Amino acid sequence: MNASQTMRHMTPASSVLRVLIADDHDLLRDTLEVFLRGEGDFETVSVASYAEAEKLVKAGERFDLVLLDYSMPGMNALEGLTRMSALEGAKRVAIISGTASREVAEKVLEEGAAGFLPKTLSAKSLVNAVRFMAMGEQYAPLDFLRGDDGHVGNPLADRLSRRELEVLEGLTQGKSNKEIARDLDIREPTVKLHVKTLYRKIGASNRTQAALLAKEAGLF
Amino acid sequence: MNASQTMRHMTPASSVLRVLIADDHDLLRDTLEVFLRGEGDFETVSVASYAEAEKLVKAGERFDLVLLDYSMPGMNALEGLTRMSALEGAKRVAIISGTASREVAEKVLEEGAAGFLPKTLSAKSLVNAVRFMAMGEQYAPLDFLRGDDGHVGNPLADRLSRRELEVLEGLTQGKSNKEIARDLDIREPTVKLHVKTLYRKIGASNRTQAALLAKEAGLF
DNA sequence: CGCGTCCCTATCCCCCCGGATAGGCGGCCT
DNA sequence: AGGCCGCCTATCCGGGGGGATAGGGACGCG
Repeated sequence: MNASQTMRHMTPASSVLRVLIADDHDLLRDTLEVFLRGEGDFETVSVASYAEAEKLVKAGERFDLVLLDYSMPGMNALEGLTRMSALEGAKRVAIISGTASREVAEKVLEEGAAGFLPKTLSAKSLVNAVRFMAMGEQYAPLDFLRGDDGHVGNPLADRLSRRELEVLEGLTQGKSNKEIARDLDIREPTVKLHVKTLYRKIGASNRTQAALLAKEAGLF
Repeated sequence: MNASQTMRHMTPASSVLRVLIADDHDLLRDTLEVFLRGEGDFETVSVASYAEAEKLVKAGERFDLVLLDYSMPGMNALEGLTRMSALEGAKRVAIISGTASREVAEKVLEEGAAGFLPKTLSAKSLVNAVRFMAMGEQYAPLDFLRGDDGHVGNPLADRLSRRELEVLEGLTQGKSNKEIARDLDIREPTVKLHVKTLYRKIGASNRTQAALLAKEAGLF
């Protein structure tokens, strides 16, 4: 079991693509290794946490592509992406996630990452994307970036106006009405109005419920 | 692509185990089918949403085991489990999840489900668990059920007393202090005390932040 | 044009929340 | 025994949150 996590699968050294897979889902790691190995020109190393990944890269290992799970131990959302990107041995870094929303995907690409991979991809698409990124391109599934947040149109976001969404984002960050007002440069009473109306629209009875509902819907 | 989602993999009809896989992660479905097919005595059908799964079962298909993803379209947390369990063709139903916590796993088992599978399982363990459940046993990874919520000891939960944890759970459900007091059968001032102290312990400055921190830590 | 919709601002009022402080009770350890 | 700690209860107070209501400005549409 431990052997499978550190085994290296070699191929003729001419144009081998070295990929580091960091994900706490053993199943996903097993799968990616099996499929990439089957391609013939990939060499893979896999670990189960961000700390292990950083340790390997800092120890001098070099990879053509590093895949980081968005919600793995030590990853801390996008902080891991930023830190890993700053390292020498990790030329290109991509994020893989089973839950993240369109907003997260966009931030990932803005950070200059090699790509964003939702786990809704098929094995075949995923292998293609990995090859694409290892070659130096930037990848993200198009249907994920425009409109439907992975699921069929977000049931919550559709009902809310632009302002209400901005206010809701503040709620999901645990901010007070006053803080939200300052951030959006509007008066506090206005914020309170938006808060109240969005409660009715999404079926929340206080700000904590609103924040949790937004998070569960995959927003922000 | 569509073919792979509905293909049935046959084996000698003597003791074939029919498994329905419902998960919106194409990658996971591909993997499970590949590994189960490799076993030789499994017949699999896979779909990408709860609605499709229910449709198949209602249409008269019969399965020895139904695997439902906890966070797939139409699943609505554990509502899908309850509804699916009530159907004729689904003798045994199990939940598979990449994010759910120990609490969720326990609820799943209490509902009388065939088992709970975190996606942190290796492919090999997962195949064994599926076989185990299809044979009629109830399965859940032991280390997931006692203490460490999948990760190594919860950094937040460790610092909190039993009471504070119970109060925190109330916060993650968007309840008011008064509601929490009623549920725990203690006075409201006591709840306020616990709330205040747990803020200091986990670094929150209001109840919304506390709820979000708890959720992010994988509690409840 | 009139109409509707969205966004902004404002005022009242009451309740809840967050912070401080001060006890009382029981169990555990030395 | 005394001391410590977790748990419970209580009171005070200021600020914030949640509900209702009212009105004005900007925009698109028929």
